[in-house]
Amino acid sequence: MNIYDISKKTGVSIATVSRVINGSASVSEKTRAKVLAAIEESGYTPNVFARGLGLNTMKTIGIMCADSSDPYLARAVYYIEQDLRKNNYDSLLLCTGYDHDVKVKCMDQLLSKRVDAVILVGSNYVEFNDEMNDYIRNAAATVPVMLVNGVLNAPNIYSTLCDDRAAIYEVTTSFINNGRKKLVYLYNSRSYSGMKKLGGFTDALKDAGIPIKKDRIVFIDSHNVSVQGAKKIVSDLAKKGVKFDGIIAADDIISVGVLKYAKESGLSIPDDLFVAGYNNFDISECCEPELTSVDNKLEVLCRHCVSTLMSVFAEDKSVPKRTVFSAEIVERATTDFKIK
Amino acid sequence: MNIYDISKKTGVSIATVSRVINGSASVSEKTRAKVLAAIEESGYTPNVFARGLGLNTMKTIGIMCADSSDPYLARAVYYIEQDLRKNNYDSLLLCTGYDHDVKVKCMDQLLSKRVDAVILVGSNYVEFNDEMNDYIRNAAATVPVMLVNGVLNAPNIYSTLCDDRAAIYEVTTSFINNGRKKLVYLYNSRSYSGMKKLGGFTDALKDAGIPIKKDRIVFIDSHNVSVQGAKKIVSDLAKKGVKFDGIIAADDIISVGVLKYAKESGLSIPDDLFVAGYNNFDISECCEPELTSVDNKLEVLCRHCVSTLMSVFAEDKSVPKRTVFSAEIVERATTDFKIK
DNA sequence: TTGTATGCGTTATCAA
DNA sequence: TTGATAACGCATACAA
Repeated sequence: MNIYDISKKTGVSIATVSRVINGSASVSEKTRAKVLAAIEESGYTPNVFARGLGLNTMKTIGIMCADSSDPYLARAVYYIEQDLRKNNYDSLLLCTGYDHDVKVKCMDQLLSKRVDAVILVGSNYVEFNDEMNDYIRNAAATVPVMLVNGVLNAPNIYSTLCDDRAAIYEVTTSFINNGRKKLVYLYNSRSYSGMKKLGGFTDALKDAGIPIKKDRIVFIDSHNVSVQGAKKIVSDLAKKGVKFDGIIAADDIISVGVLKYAKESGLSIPDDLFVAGYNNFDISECCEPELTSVDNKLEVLCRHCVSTLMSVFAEDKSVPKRTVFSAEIVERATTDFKIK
Repeated sequence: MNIYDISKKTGVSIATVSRVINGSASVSEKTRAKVLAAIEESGYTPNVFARGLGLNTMKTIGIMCADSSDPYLARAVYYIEQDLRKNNYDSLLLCTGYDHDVKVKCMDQLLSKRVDAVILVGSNYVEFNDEMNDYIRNAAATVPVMLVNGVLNAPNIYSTLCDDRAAIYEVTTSFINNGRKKLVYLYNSRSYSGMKKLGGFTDALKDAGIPIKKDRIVFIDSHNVSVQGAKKIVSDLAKKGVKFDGIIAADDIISVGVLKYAKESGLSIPDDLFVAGYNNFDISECCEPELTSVDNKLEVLCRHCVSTLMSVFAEDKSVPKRTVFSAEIVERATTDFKIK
């Protein structure tokens, strides 16, 4: 069943059928009705491949995320897909993992599929080693590239992100203002965003005149980013003699590990120890006590990313290349901020 | 840059270029090398739309899931996408939500995009009211339809699922064998799978000679499926005078709400109350005490689903229409099974 | 308002 | 082993 069949069925030319399909104004109401009826009756659907060949687009956006099973990224994908579909774009999803070579390969794959744009979700695409970002810049030579929680300054690349640095700075400062000065920072990513968060922590210490000690800033590699892994790392830290009355982590799951450690070692939270996490997902409400966390406004980021993309498609000249939203600190039972 | 350009560049016909691209054997080594070099040099990529038009496929699979931000579905999407890509298929993802009309519309959208197959992820696609499943059967007339955690017996539909009924039966029986007879079951879905789970609960009671009381089987509607929502529901139940020494829930998040209730009302777990959840995700390890839960082998389901699909594509006649895997009960601190 | 003719970039058939 | 050409199904410029 193709456009010729409909043409024959109705006695009009394929051009007219095409016009009806595409809602052209210059078709008589009578003809339109006839064609529409034939289409309805036969269940005809235009062949998207042929259409794609002619128009050189299939209205499809490539979405890359490291791991859609990560709750943060999964939610991002959800918001983005919904908004894209509202704008009549479909989503081609690639879960690339964290390996650079795979990311490059996946990008190639998306481009060879002739997607209309690529959205890179998560802070793990922009590398500190800038050469490694070449593949993103190259892609942008072909299609618009949107970054959710990442920044890259190059033509045709648009960044939407959360001010992670300010958020961690604020949390840290609240800890300090409430008398917690023996602070530990646990982080699991050295991405652009990860380093921004770390900077927020160290800046807050600096501004408060607290010396920055290397052994209080602990990197957790990916296979230890779990409740048990984090618990062990804090436990080891304590065994090494590091004292702390406040722990801030770059991800909620790490903070939950801290809570588990605290329970095991009889520490009272928040009296003996303040704890804060990052992302503000389900688990921050599931743990005990419930976790103070940073809500980085993921939904806002994602919706803005899609609407920006649509502006780019519309060739709106005033599209901002970079948008930064502020985060929100959600206080729960693992801290007790008398002074904010 | 198209096949004609490469043809001109190398002095061979487009047919030969096409042969090289598609790895045809009947090309001389010399010609092949020349063409390959030209392709490499020019960065030419075959136009997938044109190819799609000719072959009537773009090697793309449509994936529908209700909500990719649900941790369970998100993980499923992750596994499926990875495996599809290993088999050179791309994934077109649609998050349909739980509304039937939207599901139908999304299915149409996938079919009109001419995907090679559709994978329905999650137990919420197959409805008890069988008429509502017509759109799935209709889709199967065009492309293979794969169900992950759902069953529908019709041509060209393949089901992969977990034996939810047996899992809940086993959990319930363990509760009973360990002296817990005042049981409550909390569930949030009346899907095929949801009703199977419920059946497992009631069958276990029956087989143990325990009367089934309506007020001990509580349905939780979607907007109450949260830690706080579930907590309130259990609290209300207790206020109504319902006594319980064991609560089994169809989803971990509900169980966490039960734990929060227990803490608030001074119940000791597992001494006063056994609690078990379903899905065995992050949160079952994050809560306090950690939650006994059912691992329904999601990764196994997903991988099997994709490999089955590949067999269908290969026109392997012996493809099973339905595969059921057994679940595994992961015991943690919210129960104390002396007898299994 | 409608129709004719062409191009889009492949793959595949058939002939050489 | 290679080349010429039809077919895939649509959108659209141009003509009527």
